[in-house]
Amino acid sequence: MSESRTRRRGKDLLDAIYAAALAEAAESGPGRLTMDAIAKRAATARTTLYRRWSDPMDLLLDALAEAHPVEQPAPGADDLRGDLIASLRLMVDWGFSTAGRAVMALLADPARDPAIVEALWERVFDKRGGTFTQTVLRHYAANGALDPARLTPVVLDIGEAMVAKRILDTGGAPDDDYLAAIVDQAILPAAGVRDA
Amino acid sequence: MSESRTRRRGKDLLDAIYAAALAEAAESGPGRLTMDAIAKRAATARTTLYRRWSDPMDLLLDALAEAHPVEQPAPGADDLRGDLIASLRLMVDWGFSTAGRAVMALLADPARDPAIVEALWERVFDKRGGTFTQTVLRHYAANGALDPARLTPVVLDIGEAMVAKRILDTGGAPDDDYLAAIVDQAILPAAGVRDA
DNA sequence: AGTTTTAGGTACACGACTGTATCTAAAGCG
DNA sequence: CGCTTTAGATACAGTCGTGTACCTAAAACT
Repeated sequence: MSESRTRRRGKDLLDAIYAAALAEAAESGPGRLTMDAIAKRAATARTTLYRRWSDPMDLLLDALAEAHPVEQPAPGADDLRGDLIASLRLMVDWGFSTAGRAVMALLADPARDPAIVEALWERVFDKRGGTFTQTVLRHYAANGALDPARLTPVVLDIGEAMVAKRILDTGGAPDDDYLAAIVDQAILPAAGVRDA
Repeated sequence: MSESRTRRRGKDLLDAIYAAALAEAAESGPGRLTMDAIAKRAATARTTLYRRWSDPMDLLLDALAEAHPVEQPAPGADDLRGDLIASLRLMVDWGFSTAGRAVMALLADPARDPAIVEALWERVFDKRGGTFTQTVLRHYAANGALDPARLTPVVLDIGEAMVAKRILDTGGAPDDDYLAAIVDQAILPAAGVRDA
């Protein structure tokens, strides 16, 4: 490892380790996550990892807790459709970030521990005011532009579900046309907005 | 292994191996899939596996190709809503079968090979006449009960997306109430059916 | 400066999985 | 029945990850 002159410590070191853990999880999935690979990627000794964490999953959860939180959609003046598309775009961007891909790999792991999944939701999503389109839809319902009775859990989740499935199917990020189609053809009709 | 009196051969043996591969993939995910575990579960020698397949993924793909095909929704007389719910129920049942969980684990694997995913779609889904709700919606559109113009790719995929996300979120099978909510609150409005 | 903390590095024994070689005997054929 | 095919079993060397022990020296504090 050639022991360069400086030796990282504290936050610098932690950040490097967390970044390595997220990258490994995002690339390999939780099934192939190893202390060894994280240590190599972070250019530190395995010993250093074992001093703080007992296994790769333990480490990964800490890394996710420290990761940048998901950006909040900021509903604008009077553009429900545009704000919905923008909130889905936020979701797509997050989903393709290192942390996002690590989370999705975790959620889809057949060997996942329910307790871990729950902890994850608390740390990553519950900090924010709900999910992506949910924030926007609630905003316009509060303004009277939407019927609050239509905003059931199912309706609030349509956008997220469609984007997640699309990513699962194609493996790539949906473009704006597709996001607009989701909004126009699925979310708005379900929310009771009459279209042309 | 105690070498019981009889020795399996041909189809019997293959079936046992395929079942073991699917079970392993469904439980552990593709990342943790090993020749060793498959051989142990099928109660055969690793040697036997290496005679036919070069690695666990190769074996798994053959196993999926041989797996029972997904059941077809059979749209009935005149019950669009009921048929949609039934088709989603079919999807849920399939998703919790061994083969279904193996496929989902494959699709969600961050290290997945796009070529493998494509081969999978051809083998598992393209044999059938489209996806679950799609079959039903097309049937009623052909009968004039639905406007064919509303049946865009997005609309045809709403049910599948909602069910997939629900399974991902909760890890459990949605009950009929939830499936009905998906149909009433998401699919039917998007398909242009006026509700009460 | 001296002292404490802790990262970097080496080494080791252990287990899991790999891929191949080799032998045996059961299954299925004529 | 004799012959061919092939499943079952064992063995082995090699690789990779684990978890621990141990030493060293850099970083940070007094």
